[in-house]
Amino acid sequence: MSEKKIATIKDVARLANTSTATVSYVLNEVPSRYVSADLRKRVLDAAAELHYIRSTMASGLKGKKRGIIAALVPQFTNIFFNRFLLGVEQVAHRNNYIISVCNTFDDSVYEKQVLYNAIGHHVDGFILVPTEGSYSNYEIVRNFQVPYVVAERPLHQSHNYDFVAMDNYDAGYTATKHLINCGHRRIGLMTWRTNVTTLQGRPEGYYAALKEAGLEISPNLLYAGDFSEEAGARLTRQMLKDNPDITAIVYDYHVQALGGYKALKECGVRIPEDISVVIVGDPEWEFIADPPLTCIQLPAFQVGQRSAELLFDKILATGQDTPHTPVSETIKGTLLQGKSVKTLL
Amino acid sequence: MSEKKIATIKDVARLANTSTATVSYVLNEVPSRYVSADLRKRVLDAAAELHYIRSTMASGLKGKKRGIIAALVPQFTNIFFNRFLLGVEQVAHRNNYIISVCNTFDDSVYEKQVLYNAIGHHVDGFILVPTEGSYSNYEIVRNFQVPYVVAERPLHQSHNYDFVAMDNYDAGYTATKHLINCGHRRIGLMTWRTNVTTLQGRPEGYYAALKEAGLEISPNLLYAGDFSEEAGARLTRQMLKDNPDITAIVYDYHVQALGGYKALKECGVRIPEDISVVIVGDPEWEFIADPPLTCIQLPAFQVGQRSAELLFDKILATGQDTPHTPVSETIKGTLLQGKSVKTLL
DNA sequence: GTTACATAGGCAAACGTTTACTTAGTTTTG
DNA sequence: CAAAACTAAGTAAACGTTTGCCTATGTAAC
Repeated sequence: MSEKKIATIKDVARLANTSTATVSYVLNEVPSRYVSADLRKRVLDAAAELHYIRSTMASGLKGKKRGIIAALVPQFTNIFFNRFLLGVEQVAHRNNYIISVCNTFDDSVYEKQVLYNAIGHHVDGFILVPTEGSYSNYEIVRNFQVPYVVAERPLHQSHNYDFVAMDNYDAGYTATKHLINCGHRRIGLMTWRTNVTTLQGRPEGYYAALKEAGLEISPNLLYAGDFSEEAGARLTRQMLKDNPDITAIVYDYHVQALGGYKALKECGVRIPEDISVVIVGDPEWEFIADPPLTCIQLPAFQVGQRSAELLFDKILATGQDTPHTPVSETIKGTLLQGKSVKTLL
Repeated sequence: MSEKKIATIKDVARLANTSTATVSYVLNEVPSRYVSADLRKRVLDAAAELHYIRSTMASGLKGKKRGIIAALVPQFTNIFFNRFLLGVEQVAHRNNYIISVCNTFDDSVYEKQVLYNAIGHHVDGFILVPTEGSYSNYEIVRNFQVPYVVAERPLHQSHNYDFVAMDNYDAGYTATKHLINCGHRRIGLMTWRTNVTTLQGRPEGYYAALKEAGLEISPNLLYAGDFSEEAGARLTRQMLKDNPDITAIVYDYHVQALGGYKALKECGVRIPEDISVVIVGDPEWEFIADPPLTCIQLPAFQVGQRSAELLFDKILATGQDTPHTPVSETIKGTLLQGKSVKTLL
């Protein structure tokens, strides 16, 4: 009930009967500052008694680190970015940082607001998953020399930044290759029509696997549409109609696969007897589906972790001694076998 | 490349050839301050030219609002809290606030760290989803009079706080009632053995529905276990063995339902012909399951929204004019019909 | 018995804003 | 026409920390 105010360093100094300087030195454990055991104890006791908590914003004003990084992701209900953020959070926490999670909704106007807001908060660094138009938004981040790492989607206007992403090419390749290894020859692909360039790695991997196996690469087998269940269902029906001879489908996105799976069942197509299915992604329901889906597990958590690690390397690099050449890393996914692929003789 | 520093109000004042006071007044659009059109323009131009961004931490030092709230949730990979956070974010953004999302991992030690950290950042308010032992952790929040709203799980040591949660009792009741309406008489329940008191509303709702229908309430029909797929599977087998006569099962948690669904299929039980199933929760895969699950859609987004609205009511209530009696709200879920329930004659 | 260093701790100036005061000139009012 | 009221803008004191600089001992070295 008492109108208690949060204790300041002055209150602690007063109670410990010393100066704020000493309190600051004691609490920051500055080794070069001599403080007698007695006084140190008085300070510590006073701080404990008053429940003193350093004001990060006051100390931030003096050029100290703020202990906060911002992560901008396009959709935080997407399980992929969820796991990604979990990876970021783990590393942040290990460094005693908190993380401000911002959803950009894949909208660069919204993103810009969020970015300015965060800059105003003097965050120590950014983990950025770009959206279209991000490059110009990032100008302030570059100008103010706030450390940042770009994740998952590259900026095509520049190559001068650290980048971590999952290996989309490998994911597309592995999914397709698995079907080929199981004897499939006519394999359809359903993908998302997007401008996000890394994601184009998925169809590229598909092509590469086909080519390597000497299979015909037909544009008829490629279906691209919206990032929606509806598109997945509609295009699946279309694909079946256009290509009565296909034996397998690769779904590049779980959302489309969801619609596709339903459409296949509705058409009376049996999985995997009539059509085998592999999806890129591990949406959590891959094994509840009937039959359980063979899928490519994506390294979302690891991408988050690695991005954060790189960011902290930069944040904690005190001087700008080493000019730091930008790194670009990709992390591969893993094939998880379900029961949606039939082995052909 | 230039070692550009972020512009301060002084830089703007210098460029506009005026004082920092005027800049501050102009930029804050203080109506009581007279500024000539000419000077105002000079200030605005200077600010734009220098890409001035107000330092939230410096202005925060002067007792201004920080524009940041913290949301502490136990698990942010849980789809429920995801949607919940989306609701919080929506309201926060509408108020021009950013949100710091912190995962407590249902660990009160971790939670305490996060809480102290956030207090040090002088966040303007908290959305708190408690974990066990939270009450004492919240002491600093109470002491420092930082506004907060508790969501989803109540604190049983006090009643003096704002609280928003989904209606677990209603969810349990509605799920069970639906089965009863479809003619089921022997209905099993699988739930999570937890100390989170609100969650006990789910089994209570189940009991209430049975009682209302004059059905036998047998402890044999109640199976409680871990929050895991494995427990869901194991206990489902046990339930079937113990009660050969049951015709339906209510799963209180989607994670257990996942294991349960698999176990049912492995045992050769047909859904819904042999056993009908309703789950509490809408985990995103409810309709990919085979057959699609009848479920209770949880109002996660709305709970997040409402919590944030209450929080902003408190944050924005300038004076402490009205002493504010604590509110406690619950929001009901909705029945979503799948094909996992058979209507008995 | 100076000089030098190690130990111990206080003073006060930043950091970037906000805002209560102050100063002045220009209208309006009685 | 003097007093009041409005318009316009600058000064400087906070806010809570950090840290360079200073002072004052005690003790070891020359």
